Amino acid sequence: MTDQTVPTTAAGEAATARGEQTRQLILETAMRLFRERGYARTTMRAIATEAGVAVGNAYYYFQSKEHLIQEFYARTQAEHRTAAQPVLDRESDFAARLAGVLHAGIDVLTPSHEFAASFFKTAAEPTSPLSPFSAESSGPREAAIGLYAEVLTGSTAKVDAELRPQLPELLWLAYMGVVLFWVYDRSPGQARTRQLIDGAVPLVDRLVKVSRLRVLRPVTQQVVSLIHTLRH
Amino acid sequence: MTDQTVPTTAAGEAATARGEQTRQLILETAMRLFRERGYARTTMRAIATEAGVAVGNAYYYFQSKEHLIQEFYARTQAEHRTAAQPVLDRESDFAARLAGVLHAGIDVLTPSHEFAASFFKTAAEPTSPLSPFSAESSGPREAAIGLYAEVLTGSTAKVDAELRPQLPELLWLAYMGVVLFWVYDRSPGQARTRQLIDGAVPLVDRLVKVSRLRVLRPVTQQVVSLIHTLRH
DNA sequence: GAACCATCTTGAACACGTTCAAGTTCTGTC
DNA sequence: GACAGAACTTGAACGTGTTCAAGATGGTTC
Repeated sequence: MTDQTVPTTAAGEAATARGEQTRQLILETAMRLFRERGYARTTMRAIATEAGVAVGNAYYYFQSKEHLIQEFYARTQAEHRTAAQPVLDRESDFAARLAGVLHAGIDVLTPSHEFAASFFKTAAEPTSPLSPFSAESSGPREAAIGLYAEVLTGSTAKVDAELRPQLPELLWLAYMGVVLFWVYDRSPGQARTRQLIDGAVPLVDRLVKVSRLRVLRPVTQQVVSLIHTLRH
Repeated sequence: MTDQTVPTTAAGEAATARGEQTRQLILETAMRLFRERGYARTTMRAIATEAGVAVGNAYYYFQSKEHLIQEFYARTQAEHRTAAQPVLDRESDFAARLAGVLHAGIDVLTPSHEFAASFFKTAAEPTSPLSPFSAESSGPREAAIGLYAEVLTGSTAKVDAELRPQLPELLWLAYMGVVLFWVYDRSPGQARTRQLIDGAVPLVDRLVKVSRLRVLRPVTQQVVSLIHTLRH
């Protein structure tokens, strides 16, 4: 919904009203066909035909078939944020906030499970612009990490001072792990993923709270130091 | 009506002398070209030409280009096992065994880093036969899990009785995590991955040993129960 | 040897993602 | 209105993985 993103077309950067309309048309058609038939079974020719344009025209607006998915990321992230808002407003307990936000993320993803699984391979490639770790994905990624920062700041949880700054990114990583599990989850309605969240959140909660105990200080520091090392 | 289990097709277990020779030739050629040019830039036509056979012939022995990689798995796993043997013979401390085996795994993978990254996307797709979780990969997977069972059984570590049976698979999962990190690792010589291993192993060691403490019994049980739930 | 049949081999053909030189439409300027 | 250039659009053509009907090969049986 929010058109605040800077449009990056294949040819240039400037998006005029004329082109924007076609761009949106192609995008909507693509998203619809992806949902209907899956990613692999939707051909660029089909997208172009259904949208009533030439194949080459789709490539004028999108660098590749994969780049059509970039939009999916942005939308999903925005929806996740929206879906998480009530939880953030309502809950103050860390575990409740975390579980709520994680569930909201899966809620938003659920209608796209098949589609997501089929293009996941693309996102998984380290050099792909679609990788959640890539520079191109930094927008949605930063937004997502910000969401987990809110999970933390709005909660009453007391966290070890050294661990705290690292925690949002760690929680986002955990979310990536949940998404990874979800992609592979073949249980009906991805019920397992829900169980994973419900089972893992209390453990994370426990770990986070226990990080302040004097006895475990060395361990906490060990963890923080490892993170620092790995990050450079 | 009798055992007409014909099918040498690609599944390729019935190996007559005639066919096996061609199969090996194609395989060696493919592996060489993959290493030389990378996965994506090696075409099936190039493999066939270099091997001196027709394109279709390659497809007689291998279901797809991806399936050529299956062999890479099997070989890597076998090499891993071999490389890990000295460590298993020498060490009895759990942490030392685990670190040694993990490092051995990365040792074996190192020459293929570029190649591995380029086909990783393929392996990441849930429905791919190359997925480490797929039925087709069960051979190498079971072997790998067995390796981590040895890490445990040969060690002097005392582990919670309920956790113990789950541990080999968990350690293998951790190894998958390390490999995931390694694929994304752009540091020279993948030095970060080494740091990850050296940093994470003591933590795992600590966790495993601490699992027996009476105070933490509930947590351990919570973890074990979560694993059970997720596995069905 | 001849006939049979499973095994193996071939290469043209297909569908796909992608490119690009060539066209068309729009917008601003005089 | 005429012109220039940018923005947009086209569809044939390329290289790719993959398929398949047709043919070749070699062992087995009589």
